[in-house]
Amino acid sequence: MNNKPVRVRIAPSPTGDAHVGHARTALYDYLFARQKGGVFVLRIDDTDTARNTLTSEEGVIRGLRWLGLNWDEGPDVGGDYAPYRQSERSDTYHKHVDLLMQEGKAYHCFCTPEELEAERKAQTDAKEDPRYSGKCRMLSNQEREDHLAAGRAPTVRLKVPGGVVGFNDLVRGWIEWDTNLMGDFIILKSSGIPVYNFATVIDDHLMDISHVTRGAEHIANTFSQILIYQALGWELPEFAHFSIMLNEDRTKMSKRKGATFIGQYADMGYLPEAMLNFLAFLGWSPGTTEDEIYTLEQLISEFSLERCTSSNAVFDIKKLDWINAKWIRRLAPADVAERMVPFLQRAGMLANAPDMRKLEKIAILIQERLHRLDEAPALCSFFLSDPEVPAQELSEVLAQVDGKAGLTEVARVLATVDWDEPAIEENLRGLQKDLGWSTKVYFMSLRLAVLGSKVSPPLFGSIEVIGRDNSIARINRAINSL
RNA sequence: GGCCCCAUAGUGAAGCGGUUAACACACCAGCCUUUCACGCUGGCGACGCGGGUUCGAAUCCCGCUGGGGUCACCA
Repeated sequence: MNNKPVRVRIAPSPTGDAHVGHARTALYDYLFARQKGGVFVLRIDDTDTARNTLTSEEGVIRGLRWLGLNWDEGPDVGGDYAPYRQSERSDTYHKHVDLLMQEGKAYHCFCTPEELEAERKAQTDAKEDPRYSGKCRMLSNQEREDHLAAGRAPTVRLKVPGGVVGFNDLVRGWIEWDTNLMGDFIILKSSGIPVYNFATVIDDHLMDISHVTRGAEHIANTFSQILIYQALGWELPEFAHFSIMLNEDRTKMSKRKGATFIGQYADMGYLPEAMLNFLAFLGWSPGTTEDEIYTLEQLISEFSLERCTSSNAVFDIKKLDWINAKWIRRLAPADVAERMVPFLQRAGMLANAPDMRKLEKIAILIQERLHRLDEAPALCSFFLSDPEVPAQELSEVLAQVDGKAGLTEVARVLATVDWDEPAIEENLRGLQKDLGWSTKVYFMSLRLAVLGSKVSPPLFGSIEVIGRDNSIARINRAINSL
């Protein structure tokens, strides 16, 4: 472990929305940085000019912001190490490429993609490991001049010295690799843009990143990167590679199989608090706990790289649902009401200026039956508009009693009762006694008449929210259906 | 295919040489209850296989099997 101040970074490439894998890595970075009093930086690794778009950078940022993981430095907030977009740092990369060239640690390669492809194919056919032969390493000055004069744009390759390189991964321990197995690799594309592995090393070093943390798919890259650190004579940062998140069928998470972008989870009605909580426990554990509902603050104080798991983890959406439901129940009703608004509006159930007072009352009633916010429209519908009268079910429930007479009494009671839940309950229960109906028949018929369903939130509170006139009107409609 | 990583119930995950192998989600049952939900109680269910090492292996070593990752002028 080094003693440098903690600086960690999340370095997404802006080739899409924010992936849940990125989100978890970002979360772990954030927790680690906050716990150590360090700095969390966002860097955009946009060296793939063919795939990058500005809108996808915005998508990544939006996703991470939604989660509430705020970075201290980044392209949108600035910082002492700016710029934070690799596409804006090419001078820096070129300077280091030139240095390596001057020291004879890197060289121009004029092989075309076609030649390289052919070379690879020949090697594969011969059952050899495909790797660059290093033939441009031997080019004479004259040959090099000729190629340049002919207008061929070279790539730059690093001379791989060979031998075993290794590093101590903070979550998996010592890992090593025989670099004789890899050929000289490209650090600068013929377009003049550095390759990911190169730009990453330069930036991580220059930005004083103390801990390089990322998904396990980067383990193989680490060896190439170490070679670059060594060629430049730089000290290595700490490395930590987190497990990979898998689909239920144990394949890597992909768009094809369920949601992979955090924007999709937002749209499905998951809370950022729940998402963070869930992600934290997917690949990390505090040890023994019976209660896995953790706030960000709790996570910050308990997180540790040492307790991160090295085996891959299946993304279990059922558990996410449970955590989400727990979090919804934790919120203040007014907060739930706020968060339901976009979902209700999307369902066309709300005016532009919603009655928040009423929504809050509804929230109190449905809060503990909500697993995701996108279930709100279904659970709210009978509060916001009149349901169909379930005539068939109603008459079945009332088969043994005089339904018309009874419901008429109900309407009469409701017409005069003080309009609050306790009073409604008291008077309605009193009427049940007078009527002599069984509890089941009485409440079920009321539920059907006023709410239009056998399944609903608590009856008296619901009646209160629906209002006197409306409740009576619904009962009258029910009577008429009999 | 080469190399690397990983391997405890369906899922997440404790465990670091001696435990009746935790806990959480899911599932099942019961309780609570005017429905649903919440909550509570209980239950089902695991150390991939084979060799070692050891008085003693889920724990250490080796092999196998399985899964994943990676072998680009992608990141």
